[in-house]
Amino acid sequence: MKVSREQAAENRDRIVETAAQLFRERGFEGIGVADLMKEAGLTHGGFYGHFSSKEDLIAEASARALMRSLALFTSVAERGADPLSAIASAYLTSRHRDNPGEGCLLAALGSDVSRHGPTVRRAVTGHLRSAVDLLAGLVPGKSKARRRQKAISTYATLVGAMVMARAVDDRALSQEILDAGQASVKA
Amino acid sequence: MKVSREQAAENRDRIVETAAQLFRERGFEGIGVADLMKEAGLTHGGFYGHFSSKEDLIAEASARALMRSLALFTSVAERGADPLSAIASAYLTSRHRDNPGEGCLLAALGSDVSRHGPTVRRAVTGHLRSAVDLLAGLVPGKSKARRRQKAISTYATLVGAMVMARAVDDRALSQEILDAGQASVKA
DNA sequence: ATTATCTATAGATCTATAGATAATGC
DNA sequence: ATTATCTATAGATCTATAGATAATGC
Repeated sequence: MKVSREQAAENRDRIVETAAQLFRERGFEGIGVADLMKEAGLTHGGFYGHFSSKEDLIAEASARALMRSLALFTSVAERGADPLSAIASAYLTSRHRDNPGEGCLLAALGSDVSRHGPTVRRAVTGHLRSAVDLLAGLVPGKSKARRRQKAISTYATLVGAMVMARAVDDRALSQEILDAGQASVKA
Repeated sequence: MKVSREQAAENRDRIVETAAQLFRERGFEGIGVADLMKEAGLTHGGFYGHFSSKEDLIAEASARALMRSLALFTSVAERGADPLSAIASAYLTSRHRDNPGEGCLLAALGSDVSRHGPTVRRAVTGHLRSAVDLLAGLVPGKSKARRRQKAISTYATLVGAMVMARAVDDRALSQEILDAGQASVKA
């Protein structure tokens, strides 16, 4: 039942990808190691050959999801004439709202992160620093401090609006929240 | 071991209060029924005389936490000359950040709410409607639609900034996030 | 007599480990 | 020979229930 070294690396990678999606969909506590391995096409026991603990995987899967988000931010920003508007338009969509498994980790698991281990939190901290640096370079503003401040508050608005749009049980209100977030960033 | 009807009502109330705090501190999945009852000074089995399920308590505890927040918003808004600034100042503090158990449910459990039952989500929806109505009445703005939009995006900024400030592993960055959120609301 | 609470436990689930198995890589 | 994966299971924990207990409220 052994596989090639290359295949093993692929398997490991698939576990991380599967976890990155399922954690965002169901929460860190919403899926167990056994189910996760089954979704990745492997058996329960094999997990601990790749990771030392579930927390270890949580950290790695989170880091990967965050890296993807940053890459997407960069590519979206490069596209349009007004980068911040472009990011807000891409972020605050019903598609993103309805597919948390492929979306922003902060919106999907933000409040859970603060209750988890130092490795996840370090990954989030690193991501936020990079994202703020990126956005601060795109925002118009008098001083560097002002641009950083605008970058941070913009990101906060996006995350907060997505959390609220997902929490709400009413499609019209949910859409109103997405629209209000976009309008505020573009104002 | 029976207690008076009045005492039983008090016990039930204490379970809800304890849950409202512990859920916000540790997450809905972070504390079990047994530990929760112990914290409330009762035994595990007694729980199901008061509630039909843990989900039932989650809904009731969430509704209570949200009601408290709305009351606080109202009282803070009445205090100052600039109500929105007053709310931002009261919300985005290190004290709030470091005490999620007594703070905003959306910041503490926002991303978990979307993964839970219809009763919790209905409570959040009702709260958001009330909070937006309240804030929209306090915001300056040309049209009613503009004031609503500003109310929603302001609340989103507060929630997002608190989630980010708590997720981050660095005190300076965390403080910078709180400050940026405040500056943005007050601008 | 009713009922709020207690003790005890069923049944499910979860993380992690031990040891067997079989294919790779030297 | 090494090692990636598998089967099986230990040990802990979690929700919910059953039945006993003892104090209230008629």
